Amino acid sequence: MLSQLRDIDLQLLRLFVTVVESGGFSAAQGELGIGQSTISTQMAKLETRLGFRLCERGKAGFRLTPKGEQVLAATRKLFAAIETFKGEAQGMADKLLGELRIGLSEALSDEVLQRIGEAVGRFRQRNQAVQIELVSAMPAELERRLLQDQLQLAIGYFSGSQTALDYQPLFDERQRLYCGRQHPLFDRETPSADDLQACDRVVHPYRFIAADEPWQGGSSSARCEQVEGSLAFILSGAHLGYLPEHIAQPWVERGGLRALPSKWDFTVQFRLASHRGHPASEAQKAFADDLLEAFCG
Amino acid sequence: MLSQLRDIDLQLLRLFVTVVESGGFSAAQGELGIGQSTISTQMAKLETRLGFRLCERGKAGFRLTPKGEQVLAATRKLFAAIETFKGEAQGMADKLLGELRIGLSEALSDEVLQRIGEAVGRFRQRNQAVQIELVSAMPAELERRLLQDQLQLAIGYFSGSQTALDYQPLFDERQRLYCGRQHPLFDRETPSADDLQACDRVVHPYRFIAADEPWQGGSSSARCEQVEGSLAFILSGAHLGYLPEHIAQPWVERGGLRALPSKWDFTVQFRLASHRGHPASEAQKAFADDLLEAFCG
DNA sequence: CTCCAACATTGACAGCTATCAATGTATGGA
DNA sequence: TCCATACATTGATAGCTGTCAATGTTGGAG
Repeated sequence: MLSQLRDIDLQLLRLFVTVVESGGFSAAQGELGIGQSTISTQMAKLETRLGFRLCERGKAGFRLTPKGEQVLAATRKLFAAIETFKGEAQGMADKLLGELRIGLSEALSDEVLQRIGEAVGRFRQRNQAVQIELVSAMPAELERRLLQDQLQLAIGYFSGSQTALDYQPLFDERQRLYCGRQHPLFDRETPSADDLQACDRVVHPYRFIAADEPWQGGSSSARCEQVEGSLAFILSGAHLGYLPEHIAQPWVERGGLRALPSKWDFTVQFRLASHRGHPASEAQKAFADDLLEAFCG
Repeated sequence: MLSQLRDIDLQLLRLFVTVVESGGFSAAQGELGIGQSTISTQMAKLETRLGFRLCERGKAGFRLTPKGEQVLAATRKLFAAIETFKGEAQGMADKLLGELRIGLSEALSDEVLQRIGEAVGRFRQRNQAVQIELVSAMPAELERRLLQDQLQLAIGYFSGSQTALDYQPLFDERQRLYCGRQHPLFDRETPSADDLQACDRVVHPYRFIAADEPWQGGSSSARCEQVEGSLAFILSGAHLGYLPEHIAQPWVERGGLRALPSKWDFTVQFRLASHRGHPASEAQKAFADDLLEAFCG
């Protein structure tokens, strides 16, 4: 007696409950689909494990002992806890969990931010409980953090040369060559290539970003990575430089900037980058899907 | 996938927790006392049951997936519920439960009530949660209720002829023959047997109770089962009758009753009765022990 | 590149155990 | 008293399952 009840055999307890609900051993045969002798053996085993009798049975009828009543109640509580566990585990099966850190390039247009917001909204409609963090940084920094797994996803204008990263196109951004109001070319009707050749320009310090620019000429005494700084250089009237059209547009309307002929325009492709190395979490895959849907869908 | 998690294998969950606490499969070998391949197999089985991956492992190190964290927490809650169940079941093993209905004969002396109280006190010191009910009734009624299992135990002055009942001696009660102040014998110094022969008496309607009385003579125009009624008959001065000494004593002291010579005294044995048929519950046995201890110990 | 550590996979096996059929036992009712 | 019912006991069995040894695979370190 007083056996140690080592690992509760849930099967035995379930059998016990069924027997009680059926009102006897023989009556439970059909419900359980096993023979009477088995039920008797199993009940005896359970009673041995517990160390006391659960029910009186016999021709006189079936009834629980007081301890049987208590065990029945305790068993039902236990089963409720098990159901809770099963529910949690089941609900977790198709649920997205964890955290998602996503890098964003600077100076994104309102429309792009709108679409990113749309993707977040889509994602939040999923069965998920994910902690999302948005990080703004320069593209090079984003790539570095991706490789160090500090970020799972990043949106930016990348070199595409990092083989350890996976890129997917999201949207294009038009870049135009601008000059400021004080610049000699501001009032020139149709500036020629030679006119530009004499000008000083602001360049991006990373070669891969500047490599696509159609106008490579002129001197360059100004370097800036961020759009804000480039804008300042151009507004000074001392430098020409490329800007995203959506950034320059308000200044153009106010007469502070002028776009040079579109033959010098070019387009940069913003892409969604992720680390090939670490396998993507379900949440990451889902959010990437939502982003692609928002931009390309 | 999305297997039905039919019967949670607690062994698997326990293994999972141990692996997490050990920080890896190989590290858990010692703790679990089983080989690495077994751990791998079992973890794979658990993950299959649940339908998702619980941890990432490999040379890169061991770490839980987000869902693994959740499952770990849910598992610990489940284990707590199981411990609760085990605690309840264990605590129940040596605990007395149920209800106990005990019949008491009427007109018990203060000392007897005192001892019954002592038995209840003893019983309440046990590890029990028993509903006790005390019922007062005539001995014949008590026996009837015992046989019908409406009572588990009864204390009274029984015939002893019911073979279906089990009797154990508890205490003796002295019965004396009394007459009232108005009775002709009240002032008679030493009444003789002949004097009594002329008197009318009050008798108990059940023959078995009257059978022990040393004085069987006289006429009897009064019948009463209860002591109270008998007392009234005797106080009337018209009847002689037997009373428990402890009942009569206050009346004797006030001069309302007089005991006749002790050669007509007799003693009745009060006994503890129970039904042989139905096996006694642990609580019943314990209370019977406590009663015997209080009266005979 | 090699080597190693950690885990996965596989096949075989032994021990357990739930199960059944047959039989035994007790009890209430006729 | 006898019978029918409900449960207990037992011996045998088949199926499962946890376990190990051996081997395969993977990813990181050097």
